[in-house]
Amino acid sequence: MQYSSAMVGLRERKKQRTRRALVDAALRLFADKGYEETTLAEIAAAADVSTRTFFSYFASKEDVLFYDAEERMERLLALVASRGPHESPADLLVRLIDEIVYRSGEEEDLTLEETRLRMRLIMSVPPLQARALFLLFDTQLRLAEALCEAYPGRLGPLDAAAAVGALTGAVKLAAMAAISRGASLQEISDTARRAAALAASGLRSLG
Amino acid sequence: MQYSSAMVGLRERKKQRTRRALVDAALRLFADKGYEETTLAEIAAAADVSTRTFFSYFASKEDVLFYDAEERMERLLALVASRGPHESPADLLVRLIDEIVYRSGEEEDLTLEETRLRMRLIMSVPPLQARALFLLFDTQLRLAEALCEAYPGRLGPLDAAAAVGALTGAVKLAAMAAISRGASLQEISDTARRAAALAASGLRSLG
DNA sequence: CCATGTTTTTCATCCATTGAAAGTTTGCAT
DNA sequence: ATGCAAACTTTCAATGGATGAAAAACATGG
Repeated sequence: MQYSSAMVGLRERKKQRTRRALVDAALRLFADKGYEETTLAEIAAAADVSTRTFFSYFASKEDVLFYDAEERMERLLALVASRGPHESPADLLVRLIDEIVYRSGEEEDLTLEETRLRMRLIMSVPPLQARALFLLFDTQLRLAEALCEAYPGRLGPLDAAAAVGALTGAVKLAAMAAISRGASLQEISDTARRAAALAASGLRSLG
Repeated sequence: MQYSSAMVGLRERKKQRTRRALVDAALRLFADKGYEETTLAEIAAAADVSTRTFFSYFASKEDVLFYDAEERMERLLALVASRGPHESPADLLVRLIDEIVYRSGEEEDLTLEETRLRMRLIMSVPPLQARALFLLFDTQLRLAEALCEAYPGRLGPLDAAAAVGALTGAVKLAAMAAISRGASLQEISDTARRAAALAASGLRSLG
Protein backbone atom coordinates (compact mmCIF):
# COMPACT_ATOMS: atom_id res chain seq x y z
CA MET A 1 0.00 0.00 0.00
CA GLN A 2 2.34 2.66 1.29
CA TYR A 3 5.97 3.05 0.40
CA SER A 4 7.94 0.64 2.47
CA SER A 5 9.77 3.19 4.55
CA ALA A 6 6.54 4.44 6.05
CA MET A 7 4.93 1.06 6.09
CA VAL A 8 6.93 -0.27 8.99
CA GLY A 9 5.11 0.19 12.24
CA LEU A 10 6.18 1.72 15.47
CA ARG A 11 7.43 -1.64 16.62
CA GLU A 12 9.93 -1.89 13.86
CA ARG A 13 11.11 1.67 14.17
CA LYS A 14 11.59 1.26 17.89
CA LYS A 15 13.60 -1.85 17.35
CA GLN A 16 15.87 -0.09 14.92
CA ARG A 17 16.34 2.73 17.34
CA THR A 18 17.22 0.38 20.17
CA ARG A 19 19.63 -1.63 18.05
CA ARG A 20 21.30 1.55 17.01
CA ALA A 21 21.42 2.86 20.55
CA LEU A 22 23.11 -0.35 21.65
CA VAL A 23 25.72 -0.22 18.91
CA ASP A 24 26.43 3.44 19.57
CA ALA A 25 26.64 2.98 23.31
CA ALA A 26 28.90 -0.01 22.95
CA LEU A 27 31.23 1.73 20.55
CA ARG A 28 31.46 4.80 22.71
CA LEU A 29 32.05 2.85 25.89
CA PHE A 30 34.60 0.58 24.27
CA ALA A 31 36.44 3.64 23.07
CA ASP A 32 36.34 5.28 26.48
CA LYS A 33 37.11 2.40 28.79
CA GLY A 34 38.23 -0.42 26.57
CA TYR A 35 36.45 -3.56 25.46
CA GLU A 36 37.16 -5.84 28.39
CA GLU A 37 36.55 -3.08 30.86
CA THR A 38 33.07 -2.37 29.57
CA THR A 39 30.31 -4.56 30.93
CA LEU A 40 27.12 -5.46 29.16
CA ALA A 41 25.23 -3.90 32.02
CA GLU A 42 26.85 -0.58 31.24
CA ILE A 43 26.08 -0.82 27.56
CA ALA A 44 22.49 -1.74 28.24
CA ALA A 45 22.11 1.07 30.73
CA ALA A 46 23.55 3.57 28.28
CA ALA A 47 21.01 2.42 25.72
CA ASP A 48 18.20 2.45 28.26
CA VAL A 49 17.26 -1.16 28.13
CA SER A 50 17.68 -4.04 30.51
CA THR A 51 20.76 -6.21 30.32
CA ARG A 52 18.68 -9.12 29.23
CA THR A 53 17.36 -7.20 26.27
CA PHE A 54 20.84 -6.78 24.87
CA PHE A 55 20.73 -10.47 24.09
CA SER A 56 17.61 -10.23 22.01
CA TYR A 57 19.53 -7.95 19.69
CA PHE A 58 22.97 -9.52 19.74
CA ALA A 59 24.03 -13.03 20.56
CA SER A 60 27.07 -11.92 22.49
CA LYS A 61 29.18 -9.00 23.53
CA GLU A 62 31.41 -9.55 20.52
CA ASP A 63 28.50 -9.56 18.15
CA VAL A 64 27.71 -5.93 18.65
CA LEU A 65 30.81 -5.17 16.59
CA PHE A 66 29.95 -7.61 13.82
CA TYR A 67 26.28 -6.99 13.41
CA ASP A 68 26.62 -6.33 9.70
CA ALA A 69 28.88 -9.24 8.79
CA GLU A 70 26.18 -11.33 7.19
CA GLU A 71 25.09 -8.51 4.96
CA ARG A 72 28.63 -7.78 3.83
CA MET A 73 29.23 -11.36 2.87
CA GLU A 74 26.06 -11.47 0.83
CA ARG A 75 27.20 -8.44 -1.08
CA LEU A 76 30.47 -10.12 -1.97
CA LEU A 77 28.84 -13.34 -3.02
CA ALA A 78 26.42 -11.44 -5.21
CA LEU A 79 29.36 -9.74 -6.83
CA VAL A 80 30.98 -13.04 -7.71
CA ALA A 81 27.77 -14.46 -9.04
CA SER A 82 27.36 -11.51 -11.37
CA ARG A 83 30.80 -11.56 -12.90
CA GLY A 84 31.31 -10.08 -16.30
CA PRO A 85 31.31 -12.63 -19.10
CA HIS A 86 34.90 -11.90 -20.07
CA GLU A 87 36.26 -11.25 -16.64
CA SER A 88 39.08 -13.51 -15.48
CA PRO A 89 39.02 -15.02 -11.99
CA ALA A 90 41.95 -12.88 -10.99
CA ASP A 91 40.29 -9.68 -12.18
CA LEU A 92 37.07 -10.62 -10.52
CA LEU A 93 38.86 -11.19 -7.25
CA VAL A 94 40.59 -7.87 -7.48
CA ARG A 95 37.28 -6.19 -8.07
CA LEU A 96 36.03 -8.05 -5.04
CA ILE A 97 38.83 -6.82 -2.85
CA ASP A 98 38.16 -3.35 -4.12
CA GLU A 99 34.59 -3.68 -3.05
CA ILE A 100 35.59 -4.83 0.41
CA VAL A 101 38.15 -2.13 0.86
CA TYR A 102 36.05 0.66 -0.58
CA ARG A 103 32.97 -0.19 1.31
CA SER A 104 34.72 -0.29 4.62
CA GLY A 105 35.00 3.48 4.25
CA GLU A 106 31.40 4.10 3.47
CA GLU A 107 29.31 2.31 6.00
CA GLU A 108 25.63 2.89 5.80
CA ASP A 109 25.19 3.60 9.43
CA LEU A 110 28.57 4.29 10.92
CA THR A 111 30.62 7.43 10.66
CA LEU A 112 34.19 7.27 9.44
CA GLU A 113 35.39 7.73 12.96
CA GLU A 114 33.27 4.85 14.17
CA THR A 115 34.50 2.63 11.39
CA ARG A 116 38.10 3.29 12.25
CA LEU A 117 37.41 2.77 15.90
CA ARG A 118 35.78 -0.52 15.19
CA MET A 119 38.73 -1.63 13.12
CA ARG A 120 41.18 -0.70 15.80
CA LEU A 121 39.14 -2.48 18.41
CA ILE A 122 38.90 -5.64 16.40
CA MET A 123 42.59 -5.60 15.67
CA SER A 124 43.67 -5.05 19.22
CA VAL A 125 41.40 -7.34 21.19
CA PRO A 126 42.35 -10.98 20.64
CA PRO A 127 38.91 -12.50 20.99
CA LEU A 128 37.55 -9.97 18.51
CA GLN A 129 40.40 -10.70 16.17
CA ALA A 130 39.64 -14.38 16.42
CA ARG A 131 36.04 -13.72 15.67
CA ALA A 132 36.90 -11.61 12.66
CA LEU A 133 39.15 -14.33 11.32
CA PHE A 134 36.41 -16.84 11.82
CA LEU A 135 34.02 -14.74 9.79
CA LEU A 136 36.67 -14.18 7.17
CA PHE A 137 37.28 -17.87 6.89
CA ASP A 138 33.63 -18.50 6.40
CA THR A 139 33.62 -15.87 3.72
CA GLN A 140 36.62 -17.45 2.05
CA LEU A 141 34.92 -20.81 1.95
CA ARG A 142 31.84 -19.35 0.40
CA LEU A 143 33.81 -17.24 -2.03
CA ALA A 144 35.81 -20.21 -3.20
CA GLU A 145 32.60 -22.09 -3.69
CA ALA A 146 30.99 -19.21 -5.55
CA LEU A 147 34.07 -18.83 -7.68
CA CYS A 148 33.88 -22.44 -8.76
CA GLU A 149 30.31 -21.98 -9.76
CA ALA A 150 31.06 -18.77 -11.57
CA TYR A 151 33.68 -20.51 -13.71
CA PRO A 152 32.30 -23.98 -14.16
CA GLY A 153 34.77 -26.38 -15.64
CA ARG A 154 37.45 -23.74 -15.64
CA LEU A 155 38.27 -23.47 -11.97
CA GLY A 156 38.47 -26.50 -9.70
CA PRO A 157 37.78 -26.28 -5.97
CA LEU A 158 41.44 -26.29 -5.15
CA ASP A 159 42.33 -23.62 -7.68
CA ALA A 160 39.56 -21.49 -6.31
CA ALA A 161 40.75 -22.03 -2.77
CA ALA A 162 44.27 -21.13 -3.72
CA ALA A 163 43.18 -18.01 -5.55
CA VAL A 164 40.97 -16.80 -2.74
CA GLY A 165 43.60 -17.70 -0.19
CA ALA A 166 46.35 -15.84 -2.00
CA LEU A 167 44.41 -12.67 -2.55
CA THR A 168 42.79 -12.45 0.84
CA GLY A 169 46.02 -13.54 2.46
CA ALA A 170 47.99 -10.77 0.89
CA VAL A 171 45.33 -8.16 1.53
CA LYS A 172 44.78 -9.32 5.06
CA LEU A 173 48.42 -9.02 5.99
CA ALA A 174 48.92 -5.73 4.23
CA ALA A 175 45.79 -4.16 5.67
CA MET A 176 46.63 -5.49 9.08
CA ALA A 177 49.98 -3.80 9.03
CA ALA A 178 48.48 -0.55 7.81
CA ILE A 179 45.74 -0.56 10.40
CA SER A 180 47.99 -1.28 13.28
CA ARG A 181 50.32 1.54 12.38
CA GLY A 182 47.25 3.77 12.56
CA ALA A 183 46.95 4.53 8.87
CA SER A 184 43.98 6.42 7.52
CA LEU A 185 41.24 4.56 5.77
CA GLN A 186 42.54 5.92 2.51
CA GLU A 187 46.02 4.57 3.15
CA ILE A 188 44.68 1.23 4.28
CA SER A 189 42.61 1.01 1.20
CA ASP A 190 45.58 1.87 -1.02
CA THR A 191 47.83 -0.63 0.62
CA ALA A 192 45.25 -3.34 0.32
CA ARG A 193 44.74 -2.59 -3.32
CA ARG A 194 48.42 -2.73 -4.05
CA ALA A 195 48.65 -6.05 -2.25
CA ALA A 196 45.74 -7.38 -4.23
CA ALA A 197 47.24 -6.32 -7.50
CA LEU A 198 50.50 -7.93 -6.57
CA ALA A 199 48.96 -11.20 -5.53
CA ALA A 200 46.72 -11.18 -8.56
CA SER A 201 49.64 -10.89 -10.91
CA GLY A 202 50.84 -14.17 -9.51
CA LEU A 203 47.47 -15.67 -10.22
CA ARG A 204 47.06 -14.73 -13.85
CA SER A 205 48.33 -18.16 -14.62
CA LEU A 206 45.02 -19.48 -13.44
CA GLY A 207 43.49 -17.75 -16.40
CA MET B 1 75.32 -33.44 37.28
CA GLN B 2 72.87 -36.18 36.36
CA TYR B 3 71.35 -36.72 32.96
CA SER B 4 68.55 -34.28 32.54
CA SER B 5 65.73 -36.79 32.53
CA ALA B 6 66.52 -37.88 36.07
CA MET B 7 67.55 -34.45 37.17
CA VAL B 8 64.07 -33.08 37.40
CA GLY B 9 62.70 -33.37 40.87
CA LEU B 10 59.43 -34.72 42.11
CA ARG B 11 57.93 -31.30 41.72
CA GLU B 12 58.54 -31.22 37.99
CA ARG B 13 57.40 -34.77 37.40
CA LYS B 14 54.22 -34.13 39.29
CA LYS B 15 53.52 -31.09 37.22
CA GLN B 16 53.93 -33.04 34.02
CA ARG B 17 51.66 -35.74 35.31
CA THR B 18 48.98 -33.25 36.31
CA ARG B 19 49.16 -31.42 33.00
CA ARG B 20 48.81 -34.68 31.21
CA ALA B 21 45.97 -35.80 33.42
CA LEU B 22 44.13 -32.59 32.66
CA VAL B 23 44.58 -32.93 28.92
CA ASP B 24 43.52 -36.55 28.99
CA ALA B 25 40.53 -35.92 31.18
CA ALA B 26 39.43 -32.99 29.05
CA LEU B 27 39.76 -34.93 25.83
CA ARG B 28 37.87 -37.88 27.20
CA LEU B 29 35.08 -35.78 28.65
CA PHE B 30 34.78 -33.67 25.53
CA ALA B 31 34.44 -36.85 23.51
CA ASP B 32 31.84 -38.28 25.85
CA LYS B 33 29.63 -35.31 26.56
CA GLY B 34 30.70 -32.64 24.14
CA TYR B 35 32.78 -29.53 24.63
CA GLU B 36 30.15 -27.11 25.83
CA GLU B 37 28.55 -29.72 28.02
CA THR B 38 31.75 -30.40 29.91
CA THR B 39 32.52 -28.07 32.78
CA LEU B 40 35.91 -27.17 34.06
CA ALA B 41 34.87 -28.51 37.41
CA GLU B 42 34.37 -31.92 35.86
CA ILE B 43 37.69 -31.86 34.10
CA ALA B 44 39.48 -30.81 37.25
CA ALA B 45 37.71 -33.47 39.27
CA ALA B 46 38.62 -36.14 36.73
CA ALA B 47 42.25 -35.07 37.00
CA ASP B 48 42.07 -34.90 40.79
CA VAL B 49 42.87 -31.26 41.22
CA SER B 50 40.85 -28.26 42.25
CA THR B 51 39.10 -26.19 39.64
CA ARG B 52 41.34 -23.28 40.37
CA THR B 53 44.41 -25.36 39.63
CA PHE B 54 43.26 -25.92 36.09
CA PHE B 55 44.03 -22.28 35.48
CA SER B 56 47.59 -22.55 36.59
CA TYR B 57 48.12 -25.02 33.78
CA PHE B 58 45.94 -23.52 31.06
CA ALA B 59 44.72 -20.01 30.58
CA SER B 60 41.27 -21.08 29.51
CA LYS B 61 39.05 -23.99 28.71
CA GLU B 62 39.98 -23.65 25.05
CA ASP B 63 43.65 -23.72 25.79
CA VAL B 64 43.68 -27.29 26.91
CA LEU B 65 43.26 -28.24 23.25
CA PHE B 66 46.00 -25.93 22.02
CA TYR B 67 48.66 -26.50 24.60
CA ASP B 68 51.26 -27.36 22.01
CA ALA B 69 50.59 -24.56 19.54
CA GLU B 70 53.62 -22.52 20.45
CA GLU B 71 55.95 -25.43 20.03
CA ARG B 72 54.54 -26.31 16.63
CA MET B 73 54.99 -22.82 15.35
CA GLU B 74 58.58 -22.74 16.47
CA ARG B 75 59.22 -25.91 14.55
CA LEU B 76 57.85 -24.37 11.38
CA LEU B 77 59.80 -21.18 11.76
CA ALA B 78 62.97 -23.13 12.34
CA LEU B 79 62.29 -25.00 9.15
CA VAL B 80 62.01 -21.82 7.15
CA ALA B 81 65.13 -20.39 8.67
CA SER B 82 67.10 -23.47 7.68
CA ARG B 83 66.05 -23.59 4.04
CA GLY B 84 68.28 -25.28 1.56
CA PRO B 85 70.52 -22.91 -0.37
CA HIS B 86 68.92 -23.79 -3.71
CA GLU B 87 65.39 -24.28 -2.52
CA SER B 88 62.77 -22.04 -4.09
CA PRO B 89 60.19 -20.32 -1.88
CA ALA B 90 57.46 -22.47 -3.37
CA ASP B 91 59.35 -25.68 -2.66
CA LEU B 92 60.18 -24.56 0.81
CA LEU B 93 56.55 -23.85 1.50
CA VAL B 94 55.51 -27.23 0.22
CA ARG B 95 58.04 -28.85 2.48
CA LEU B 96 56.57 -26.78 5.27
CA ILE B 97 53.07 -27.95 4.60
CA ASP B 98 54.38 -31.47 4.49
CA GLU B 99 55.86 -30.99 7.90
CA ILE B 100 52.59 -29.67 9.27
CA VAL B 101 50.55 -32.40 7.75
CA TYR B 102 52.91 -35.23 8.60
CA ARG B 103 53.45 -34.20 12.12
CA SER B 104 49.79 -33.97 12.88
CA GLY B 105 49.81 -37.74 12.67
CA GLU B 106 52.71 -38.31 14.96
CA GLU B 107 52.17 -36.29 18.07
CA GLU B 108 54.66 -36.77 20.79
CA ASP B 109 52.12 -37.27 23.49
CA LEU B 110 48.80 -37.94 21.87
CA THR B 111 47.60 -41.15 20.30
CA LEU B 112 46.27 -41.14 16.78
CA GLU B 113 42.78 -41.44 18.11
CA GLU B 114 43.29 -38.45 20.35
CA THR B 115 44.71 -36.42 17.51
CA ARG B 116 41.71 -37.12 15.33
CA LEU B 117 39.37 -36.38 18.17
CA ARG B 118 41.04 -33.10 18.79
CA MET B 119 40.78 -32.17 15.13
CA ARG B 120 37.15 -33.02 15.01
CA LEU B 121 36.49 -31.03 18.14
CA ILE B 122 38.26 -27.99 16.87
CA MET B 123 36.46 -28.15 13.57
CA SER B 124 33.04 -28.56 15.03
CA VAL B 125 33.03 -26.09 17.90
CA PRO B 126 32.95 -22.52 16.61
CA PRO B 127 34.92 -20.89 19.40
CA LEU B 128 37.62 -23.52 19.01
CA GLN B 129 37.64 -23.00 15.29
CA ALA B 130 38.01 -19.28 15.83
CA ARG B 131 40.87 -19.88 18.17
CA ALA B 132 42.58 -22.18 15.71
CA LEU B 133 42.25 -19.60 12.97
CA PHE B 134 43.68 -17.00 15.26
CA LEU B 135 46.70 -19.15 15.92
CA LEU B 136 47.01 -19.93 12.25
CA PHE B 137 46.94 -16.28 11.38
CA ASP B 138 49.67 -15.58 13.82
CA THR B 139 51.66 -18.37 12.27
CA GLN B 140 51.05 -16.96 8.81
CA LEU B 141 52.32 -13.57 9.84
CA ARG B 142 55.44 -15.04 11.29
CA LEU B 143 55.97 -17.34 8.37
CA ALA B 144 55.65 -14.51 5.90
CA GLU B 145 58.16 -12.58 7.92
CA ALA B 146 60.53 -15.52 8.14
CA LEU B 147 60.16 -16.12 4.44
CA CYS B 148 61.21 -12.58 3.67
CA GLU B 149 64.28 -12.99 5.79
CA ALA B 150 65.08 -16.34 4.25
CA TYR B 151 65.07 -14.80 0.78
CA PRO B 152 66.42 -11.34 1.31
CA GLY B 153 66.01 -9.10 -1.67
CA ARG B 154 64.22 -11.80 -3.55
CA LEU B 155 60.87 -11.87 -1.82
CA GLY B 156 59.10 -8.70 -0.71
CA PRO B 157 56.70 -8.67 2.22
CA LEU B 158 53.71 -8.72 -0.06
CA ASP B 159 55.01 -11.56 -2.18
CA ALA B 160 55.69 -13.53 0.92
CA ALA B 161 52.23 -12.80 2.25
CA ALA B 162 50.67 -13.85 -1.01
CA ALA B 163 52.67 -17.04 -1.15
CA VAL B 164 51.91 -18.02 2.42
CA GLY B 165 48.29 -17.04 1.97
CA ALA B 166 47.86 -19.08 -1.17
CA LEU B 167 49.44 -22.22 0.16
CA THR B 168 47.88 -22.18 3.59
CA GLY B 169 44.60 -21.09 2.07
CA ALA B 170 44.46 -24.00 -0.29
CA VAL B 171 45.61 -26.50 2.30
CA LYS B 172 43.28 -25.13 4.92
CA LEU B 173 40.23 -25.45 2.74
CA ALA B 174 41.15 -28.85 1.41
CA ALA B 175 42.01 -30.25 4.81
CA MET B 176 38.88 -28.75 6.27
CA ALA B 177 36.73 -30.52 3.75
CA ALA B 178 38.53 -33.79 4.31
CA ILE B 179 38.29 -33.58 8.06
CA SER B 180 34.63 -32.73 8.12
CA ARG B 181 33.78 -35.66 5.92
CA GLY B 182 35.52 -37.81 8.51
CA ALA B 183 38.53 -38.78 6.44
CA SER B 184 41.41 -40.66 7.99
CA LEU B 185 44.59 -38.84 8.88
CA GLN B 186 46.21 -40.43 5.87
CA GLU B 187 43.53 -39.12 3.54
CA ILE B 188 43.61 -35.70 5.08
CA SER B 189 47.33 -35.61 4.71
CA ASP B 190 47.11 -36.68 1.06
CA THR B 191 44.46 -34.14 0.23
CA ALA B 192 46.42 -31.39 1.87
CA ARG B 193 49.52 -32.35 -0.02
CA ARG B 194 47.75 -32.33 -3.33
CA ALA B 195 46.30 -28.93 -2.53
CA ALA B 196 49.71 -27.63 -1.63
CA ALA B 197 51.23 -28.93 -4.84
CA LEU B 198 48.48 -27.35 -6.82
CA ALA B 199 48.77 -23.98 -5.17
CA ALA B 200 52.52 -24.12 -5.39
CA SER B 201 52.45 -24.65 -9.12
CA GLY B 202 50.66 -21.34 -9.32
CA LEU B 203 53.41 -19.79 -7.29
CA ARG B 204 56.44 -20.92 -9.24
CA SER B 205 56.30 -17.58 -10.91
CA LEU B 206 57.59 -16.10 -7.70
CA GLY B 207 60.75 -18.01 -8.34
C1' DC C 1 63.83 -31.77 61.08
C1' DC C 2 63.62 -26.93 59.72
C1' DA C 3 63.36 -22.81 56.83
C1' DT C 4 62.03 -21.55 52.35
C1' DG C 5 60.02 -21.16 48.12
C1' DT C 6 56.26 -23.48 45.29
C1' DT C 7 51.98 -25.27 44.29
C1' DT C 8 47.36 -26.30 45.49
C1' DT C 9 43.23 -25.40 47.69
C1' DT C 10 39.59 -22.50 49.50
C1' DC C 11 36.90 -18.73 49.39
C1' DA C 12 34.88 -14.79 47.42
C1' DT C 13 33.65 -12.26 43.44
C1' DC C 14 32.84 -10.62 38.64
C1' DC C 15 30.67 -11.01 34.48
C1' DA C 16 28.68 -13.13 30.23
C1' DT C 17 24.99 -15.89 29.04
C1' DT C 18 20.58 -18.30 29.34
C1' DG C 19 15.81 -19.93 30.87
C1' DA C 20 11.39 -18.84 32.66
C1' DA C 21 7.71 -16.16 34.29
C1' DA C 22 5.45 -11.79 34.68
C1' DG C 23 4.55 -7.30 32.86
C1' DT C 24 4.18 -3.94 28.79
C1' DT C 25 3.37 -2.35 24.34
C1' DT C 26 1.77 -2.60 19.61
C1' DG C 27 -1.11 -4.14 15.87
C1' DC C 28 -5.40 -5.51 14.49
C1' DA C 29 -10.20 -6.86 14.30
C1' DT C 30 -14.39 -5.92 15.72
C1' DA D 1 -12.86 2.87 20.80
C1' DT D 2 -11.96 -1.83 23.18
C1' DG D 3 -9.89 -5.78 23.83
C1' DC D 4 -7.42 -9.85 22.40
C1' DA D 5 -3.20 -11.84 20.72
C1' DA D 6 1.40 -11.48 19.37
C1' DA D 7 5.75 -9.38 20.13
C1' DC D 8 8.93 -7.21 23.39
C1' DT D 9 10.98 -6.06 27.69
C1' DT D 10 11.90 -6.67 32.34
C1' DT D 11 12.86 -9.22 36.42
C1' DC D 12 14.61 -13.02 38.74
C1' DA D 13 17.40 -16.85 39.31
C1' DA D 14 21.08 -19.82 38.06
C1' DT D 15 25.17 -21.63 35.56
C1' DG D 16 29.81 -21.62 34.38
C1' DG D 17 34.23 -19.54 33.13
C1' DA D 18 37.74 -16.62 34.92
C1' DT D 19 40.55 -14.18 38.52
C1' DG D 20 42.43 -12.37 42.99
C1' DA D 21 43.93 -13.29 47.72
C1' DA D 22 45.01 -15.71 51.70
C1' DA D 23 45.48 -20.14 54.01
C1' DA D 24 47.20 -24.89 53.75
C1' DA D 25 50.04 -28.61 51.93
C1' DC D 26 54.33 -29.95 49.93
C1' DA D 27 59.10 -30.40 48.04
C1' DT D 28 63.88 -29.05 48.38
C1' DG D 29 68.24 -28.01 50.28
C1' DG D 30 70.67 -27.62 54.37
